[in-house]
Amino acid sequence: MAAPLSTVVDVYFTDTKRTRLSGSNPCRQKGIRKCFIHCTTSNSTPEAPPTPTSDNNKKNTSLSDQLAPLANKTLSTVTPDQSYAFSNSKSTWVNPTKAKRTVLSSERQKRATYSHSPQLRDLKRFAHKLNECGSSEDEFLSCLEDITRPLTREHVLLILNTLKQWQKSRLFLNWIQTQNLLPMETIFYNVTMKSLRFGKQFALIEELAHQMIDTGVPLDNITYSTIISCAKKCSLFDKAVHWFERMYKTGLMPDEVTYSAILDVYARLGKVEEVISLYERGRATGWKPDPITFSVLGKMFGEAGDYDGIRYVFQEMESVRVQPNLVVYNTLLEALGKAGKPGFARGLFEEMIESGIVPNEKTLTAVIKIYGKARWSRDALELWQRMKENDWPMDFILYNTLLNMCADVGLVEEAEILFRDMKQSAHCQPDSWSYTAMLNIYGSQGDVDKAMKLFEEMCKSGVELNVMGFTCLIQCLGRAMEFDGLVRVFDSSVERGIKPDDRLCGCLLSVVSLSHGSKDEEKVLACLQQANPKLVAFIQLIEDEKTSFETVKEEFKGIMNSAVVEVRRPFCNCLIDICRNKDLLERAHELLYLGTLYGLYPSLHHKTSEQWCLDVRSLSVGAALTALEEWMWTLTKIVKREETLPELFLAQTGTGAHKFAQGLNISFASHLRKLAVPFTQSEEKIGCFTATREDLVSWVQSNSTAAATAT
DNA sequence: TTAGGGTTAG
Repeated sequence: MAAPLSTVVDVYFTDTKRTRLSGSNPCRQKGIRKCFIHCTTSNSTPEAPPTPTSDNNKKNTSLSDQLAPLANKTLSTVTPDQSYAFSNSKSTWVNPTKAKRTVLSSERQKRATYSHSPQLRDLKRFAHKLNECGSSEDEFLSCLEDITRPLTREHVLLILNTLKQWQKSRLFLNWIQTQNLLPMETIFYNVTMKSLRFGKQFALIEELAHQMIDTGVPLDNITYSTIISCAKKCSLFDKAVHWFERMYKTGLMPDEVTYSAILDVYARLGKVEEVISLYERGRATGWKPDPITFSVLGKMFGEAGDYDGIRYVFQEMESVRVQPNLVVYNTLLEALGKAGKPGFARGLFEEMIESGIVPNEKTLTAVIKIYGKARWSRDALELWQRMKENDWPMDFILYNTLLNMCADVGLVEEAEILFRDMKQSAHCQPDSWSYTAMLNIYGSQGDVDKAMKLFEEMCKSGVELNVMGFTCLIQCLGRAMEFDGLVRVFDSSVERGIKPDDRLCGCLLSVVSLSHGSKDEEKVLACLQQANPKLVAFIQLIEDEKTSFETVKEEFKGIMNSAVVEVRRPFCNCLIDICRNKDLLERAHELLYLGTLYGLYPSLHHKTSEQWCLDVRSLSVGAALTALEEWMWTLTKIVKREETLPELFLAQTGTGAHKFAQGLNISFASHLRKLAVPFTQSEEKIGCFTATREDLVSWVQSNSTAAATAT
């Protein structure tokens, strides 16, 4: 098993001074400065606040938070040139007079130049023949009998480079070895390993590496980077770390290629601290990272949703004067999207175009996706227009992303045009993703006819419907209250061997909440029973008024823990709706409390000294009304205790642009009237309800007076 | 794939 990372860090790197974020230079380069200004001044999208669950906490921890313990330990007066420092609790003191320890070679490993001479035409033909012959050992070895002799190093390399199947590369390497015609060289292994990597044969690569060690053939940077990248390709990250450690132990210094490969390994493991540490150690000893490194860092911070980290990448690129290339732009755009910064992503995209870089399919996919998720239909449509005008490249993923964007922002006609375009195209025929996107659109609209027609079309055209397609179809039928059709579709999914996932269960659960305790509810519950019996048992448990809060809490935890993160809030929303439909108000409040307790509603309340806001945009109608009642009780208590209150109170329901939030503002407004609370619809902003402190205080006081009079 | 590292879909 691989040693824990701290061992690597402590054994091989003793100079651990960290200067990141403390010494960022003012922006100098034009392009980066521009983006950086965007990033610091025009942010209209608030960062997603960290949620209290341990998983999310880890995921969303910002860079400055991660570095806080370190920053506390680092003396602020120490300049970067002083070489005493420590990184964490396992710090190692270094002699201040000793030079910084190098962690990577300043030069990339040189490749021996070799070229195949024109006289080798016959050998080339022979190599192609080897490529064509059967790949069984017997067939291949019998073909090899016709090989030119004497065999030279050049011949071996030409053949190895020509062989396309990894099985043959391996057989050929073995053959050279057993023939004992010429000394085995590192390059023979490297070329073979590359072929094996293409076939994702990590075990065989490792076998070759051990053979090299046993027979004394030196492993070089190319060998190690190939081993590491193959391990990565096979998701064997511990193996990648193991070989990286071994490299240092044997005294070989990685060059920048191996170094960035291992940075990517740690990044994919989510070991952000280690990546930063390795990166900074490299930087401290004079390494100038290249665009590939910044792409690795950008992707890592994007995955972590860490906007501070993304800014750090911009600052570092500026500081080492590296201009982003197309891949770096693509990675950073994607990262900004994941960090919930559509405005910055738009700024960066425009900056990229201005700098003269032509976007590719990946760029456009990233940006369209961001606009869709942000529900920026105008920007998305404008971009689509520009794509057509500029003849920017399209592929089927981009087509499907455009369709998903249409689903996100509710552009039905535009989606239908795109879908027709795809059917007429030569290379972008609709696949299961495209059909699912269309089903999603019709599902959100509740257009049963079109959805079912599409379903039939799919069956005829042989496009496989997956669990998500069935989920959309079930959602569509549920919204249209066509419960018998829903049961038929569910049964058909079971017959086809579709395994229901948490999203499908969430969809069935939402249909249960829509069926309002009618006879049809039983039909839907029977489907849910097959898909997730525990969830049905939980519904029965919460519907029983005798069930204690402690029991509900325990079972709630179990249900949520076994569900994927994305469905936890929808689950909770639906469960609250189900309780409210059955007048189980107290239970609805308990569930909202538990949802808040376990971090499912992280952005429900925002407080500043000027205003307090209740943001119910990610809540179902039932959950939103429950949250409103809860808020009013709390505010009443605060008023009665005469505690400090802000000037303004705000309740946000959104405008219903989100397909799941339609009608929320109407139901919310009606509930405000029912409770007779002093909130009024804001004139400037639809979906915003406001009340002043005076309104609220006098409402509480008049309620108290009324209550006192009644008693 | 022509000896090694980075970017696209619910």
